[in-house]
Amino acid sequence: MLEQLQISLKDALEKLQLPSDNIKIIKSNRPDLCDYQYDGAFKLAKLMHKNPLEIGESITEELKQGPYKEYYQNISCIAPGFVNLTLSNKFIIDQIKLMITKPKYNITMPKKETIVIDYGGANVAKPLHVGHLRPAIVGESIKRILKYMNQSVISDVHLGDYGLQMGQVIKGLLEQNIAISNIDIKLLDNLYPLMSSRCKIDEELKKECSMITKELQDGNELYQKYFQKILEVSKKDIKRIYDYLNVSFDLWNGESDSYKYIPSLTNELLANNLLKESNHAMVIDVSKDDDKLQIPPLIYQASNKAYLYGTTDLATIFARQQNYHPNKILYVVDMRQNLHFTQVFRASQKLPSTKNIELEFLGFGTINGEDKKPFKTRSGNTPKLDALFKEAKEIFIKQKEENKNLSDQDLDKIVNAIIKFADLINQKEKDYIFDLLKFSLVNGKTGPYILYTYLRVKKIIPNITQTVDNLKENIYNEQDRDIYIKLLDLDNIMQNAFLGRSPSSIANYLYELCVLLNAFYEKNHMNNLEDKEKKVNWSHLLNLATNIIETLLDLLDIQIPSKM
RNA sequence: GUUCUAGUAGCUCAGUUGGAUAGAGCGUUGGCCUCCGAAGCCAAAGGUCAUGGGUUCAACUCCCUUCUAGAACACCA
Repeated sequence: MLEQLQISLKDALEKLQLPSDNIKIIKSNRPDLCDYQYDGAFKLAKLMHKNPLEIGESITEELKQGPYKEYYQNISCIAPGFVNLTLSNKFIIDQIKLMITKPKYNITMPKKETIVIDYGGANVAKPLHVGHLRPAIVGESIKRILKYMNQSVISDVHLGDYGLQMGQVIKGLLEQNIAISNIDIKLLDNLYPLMSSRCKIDEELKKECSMITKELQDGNELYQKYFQKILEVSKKDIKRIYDYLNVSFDLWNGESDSYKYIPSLTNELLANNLLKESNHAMVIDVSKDDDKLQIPPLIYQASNKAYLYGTTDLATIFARQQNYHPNKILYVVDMRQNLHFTQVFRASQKLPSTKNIELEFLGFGTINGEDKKPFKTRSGNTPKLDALFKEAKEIFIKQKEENKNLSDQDLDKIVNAIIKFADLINQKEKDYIFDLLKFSLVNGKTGPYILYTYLRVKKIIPNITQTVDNLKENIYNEQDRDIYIKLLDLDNIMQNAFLGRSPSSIANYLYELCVLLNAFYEKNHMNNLEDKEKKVNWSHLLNLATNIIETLLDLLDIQIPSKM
């Protein structure tokens, strides 16, 4: 839609013999004056050594007489040189017709690419807690946005399954003489924190665990048996949580799956003279001359010959190249891993077979408590996800008497909406404060508010009996006009969400659209509408708006309950 | 210590390549149900955009100072 406005402006600029490349039209920040604005007159004025008001006025005049004049109801230039554009009813309704009839609301689709997206990243043998919420929610949403925008997407959970924690847990199991068949999730949940804290104070124990990890990697049969069982038990639990969140993956690979690629990766590294020894470890130098901060080398093989996470991450890129030939690989991971991925990415770019893959680090912020430190329960523990879901459900039920009658299915969808919307409304890069009470409210920028609005509006849409050809070029008041203008902005929002890998722009748009729909609901009545033309127009308008809400909620991986 | 990120209303946050009067939500105050869901809507109050300088016709936005907070900084992931 913006493109058409740009074309109209380009035409005017060309006729005035002014430079007409890179035309920027933005949504007005003075909605009382106009829908869109063009601020280029200032730069043109400087370039041409003229008065900006003069330039602005000549553009305005040209637009008013040009071939695209019917796009606009009003074009004006206001001192010191802003060009204000107000869309005509005809243009608005024409665009709306296209949104209704063309696939995917006539959104412009980018070039198709093969993209691997790596998110989730749960660690095997470590209990899932609130910290695992973001990579799952943000990653799933970005995946859905990419798919919607026509990309060929492969999602991989990339489990952390071959690191030191495996050695620690196996050591603990051996110490306590636990039979492989007796390993269950409860045991693992308790064992990992115990071993981890013991290793922090006991150097000898840590060394031992590290050796077990190394031998596991080398194929020690007993350790492999333990590993397989731990993987099985842990995966089952991780899957259960992801199922509840409706998060799914094409690949359930882990660090261990990259292991078989290490020999050929090593060969390529050696052939290109990229590996060197440093303090008995094998490292890849990734520093650059203009680094402000010294970037340490990527440790490829530790001095005890064990492979570390940099190795498996590099081997995973290598493996993905061989199996899927991706154009891009996206990593939805904790912001704090920034340096690590800088090292891995640089190493990958030195490698002939992977250097052409574009690697994107999509770091997300921490979920904090009210004290702005990583979220903990009152007793000081990191809360488990099961408990969190249960709490959200209870808080929501308490808000209204009738909520007790909601089905479990609907309640689970609402819990998902509460948690996901609260997360996704924030920019993924930033930390946010976890406050279930606030997230569960039905007013404000919350999931329940969106769901409520949707269900409320959905009920007043009459059956649509007339096609879009019967839409009149008529806009009736401020409320329906506001909604039309908001809907026309969808394309722009989707481009931002896609290019910026930014679910938050969709979440914010959803909220703004819902506010407008509630205002419409309040001031207009769909029942007993005398004016038949108005009824047709509004039916289509509300139908389009609710369809868009459905689509966008799906992109945020939020499902709609049957009632609430 | 070095590097990076952040500091906007009482609280939580938008403000994406510099544009007009810095916007929302929560909270506070006051209004609106004999018509489709009041879990809603409308309105008001609330700001030295951390600080001091600079660049520009124009700075919350770009550059530099200082202060404050958080994060990362070679064998854990």
